[in-house]
Amino acid sequence: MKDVAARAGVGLKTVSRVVNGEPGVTPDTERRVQEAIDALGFRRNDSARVLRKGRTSSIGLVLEDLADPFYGPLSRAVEEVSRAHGSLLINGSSAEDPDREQELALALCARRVDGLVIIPAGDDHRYLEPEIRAGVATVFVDRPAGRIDADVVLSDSFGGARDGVAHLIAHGHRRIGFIGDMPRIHTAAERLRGYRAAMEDAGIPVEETWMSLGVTDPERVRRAAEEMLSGPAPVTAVFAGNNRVTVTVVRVIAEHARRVALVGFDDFELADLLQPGITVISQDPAGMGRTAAERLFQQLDGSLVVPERIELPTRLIARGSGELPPAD
Amino acid sequence: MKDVAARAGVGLKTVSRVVNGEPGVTPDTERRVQEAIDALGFRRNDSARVLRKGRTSSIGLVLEDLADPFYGPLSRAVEEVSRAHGSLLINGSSAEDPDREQELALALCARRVDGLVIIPAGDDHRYLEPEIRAGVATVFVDRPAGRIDADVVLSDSFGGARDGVAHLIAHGHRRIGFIGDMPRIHTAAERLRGYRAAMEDAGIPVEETWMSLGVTDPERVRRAAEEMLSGPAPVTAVFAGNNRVTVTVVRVIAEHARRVALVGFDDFELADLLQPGITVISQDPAGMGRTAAERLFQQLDGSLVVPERIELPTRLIARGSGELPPAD
DNA sequence: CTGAAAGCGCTTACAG
DNA sequence: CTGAAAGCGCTTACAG
Repeated sequence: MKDVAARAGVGLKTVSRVVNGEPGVTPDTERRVQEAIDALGFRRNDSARVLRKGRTSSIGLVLEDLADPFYGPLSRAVEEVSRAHGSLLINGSSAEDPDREQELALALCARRVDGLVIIPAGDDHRYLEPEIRAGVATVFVDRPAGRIDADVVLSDSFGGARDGVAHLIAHGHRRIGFIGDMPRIHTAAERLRGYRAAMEDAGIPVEETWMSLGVTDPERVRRAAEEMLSGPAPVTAVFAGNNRVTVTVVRVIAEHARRVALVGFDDFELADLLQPGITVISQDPAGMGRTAAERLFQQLDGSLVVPERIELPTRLIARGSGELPPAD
Repeated sequence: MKDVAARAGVGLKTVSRVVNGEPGVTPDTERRVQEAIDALGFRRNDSARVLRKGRTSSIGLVLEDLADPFYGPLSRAVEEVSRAHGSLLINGSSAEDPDREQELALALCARRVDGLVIIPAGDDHRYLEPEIRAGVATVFVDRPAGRIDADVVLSDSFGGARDGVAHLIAHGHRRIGFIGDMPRIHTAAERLRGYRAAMEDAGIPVEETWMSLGVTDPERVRRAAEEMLSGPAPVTAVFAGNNRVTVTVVRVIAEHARRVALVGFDDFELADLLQPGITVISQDPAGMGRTAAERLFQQLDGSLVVPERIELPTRLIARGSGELPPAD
């Protein structure tokens, strides 16, 4: 910038004005500065700008896995809102590891992102308190924050699971299995609670062997499903706690001779093309991302004061697999 | 930092040493500094650090659509390599718009990312020349750079498409349709070339009505597929140019009475569970992302000199839909 | 309409 | 082992 000023024969401030399109420069001066910029291949260094201005015009997104299709529409929605506000998106995956979540979130804060959208892996977010106090806007999505008071945007996991299980009960099932994620994950716990509520509402006592919680990798889910589907009194229907579980259960059922009903939490592409189509409880990941990002920028505007908990409704989409009658 | 130094009764440099874990500080001094840091809630400002050091330890990823499942594993692979090198990932979508690609890439450069991984939307990247000259490492993925010499990591689109079409020919088809993306997209053009090559190798003259190129939104693809499948001499097989096309074609075929063979470029989840399973030409998106990111960091090391073009092989996975005989 | 001075919060190079 | 000075590349506040 100094070189540009020297070459154009003007002061530093004038170059700054031209670069930022500020008014108050004669067309002639502007032309001279522009020529110097082009000749020298000058590119403004935003780091210096940030240092002076305070705002970085960037926000951070911490999610669980960049490659999980559930987070695709969510990330895109956050990106779109961010773009509309002139901000860039920095993101990374926690891989469901609380330490890695913290490391990432703090690294983003050290870069002075203006705000943070977090899909939390851990359940203690007090490490963010100094950052929030220092003015970093923060919104949690999909799961609530732990031990701090913060904005959070959730799906109605409890209600969705209850509706899905009630749907199976309405179609005649009584022995219904539940396969979900690790119980320390809020959504997994809520969906299990929904399952229990629906069973209790129908007066069906739940057997321990009908419930399986744990990591949702294919091997474990497959084992869990096969156990529930064997023995003297196998389940006649399964409620799958998320999209990854559903896909694995579909595979297991396809290999089975007996018909098994299935309702899965989360919609997924091609669910309607399988035979039968898969009945799901669908969430609105794009809506969650949009809502979260909008709240983030409202916090940044200063128009938001009290942290809120926003819960988006779920919707049951019947496609066949959830309407199968019990095999026996 | 000044406040911390004052409170601990030490110089600025000593605080800097403690914050960065540099050697040469007595345990006692270190403790005093640490106490001052905690008491004041000090958080280092990386913007200032960047300004001095030159490197930002962040890289940019410009892709087409954050929500496209094809880019999920690619993004994750880039993130993993980036993380292994201590860098953060900033990313955004071009939405297949060359102007938006340029805007994003230049915004990332203004933030002084150390390097850029780009899935290009445009075909003229001369706008990056000053940045590359200034030391920004650059690798293109999935499609080559336009009008500049740069590292690029591709799949063998030509060979993959040729193999897929040859597979259909080997199963008795002669009237084979091709539905692909806009011809200005390199991969789309290459796949069409592969289609033509396979047909020519088999001595089958191609009719204009068998080929349809354009945006791959469901409406257009559906219309194209329906046209090819109707009339007096409909195609008996379709080669789909990418995952989005394949999914739509699967839907159209499912509504048709006549059997239609199908091979799609790109593998996708559940392709094996459809009936019949979908035969695909599979790429290795994670491998592409990893290779690209590794080359980026090699450029940053200075261990790379000449831009290279790396082509990863594709693989045909037969699952049923590509082995159906012609309906007539 | 234009510019000189001070400062954002760090690190580098140097001296003690 | 420790620190004072200079500087990274901008913007802010002010004066002319």
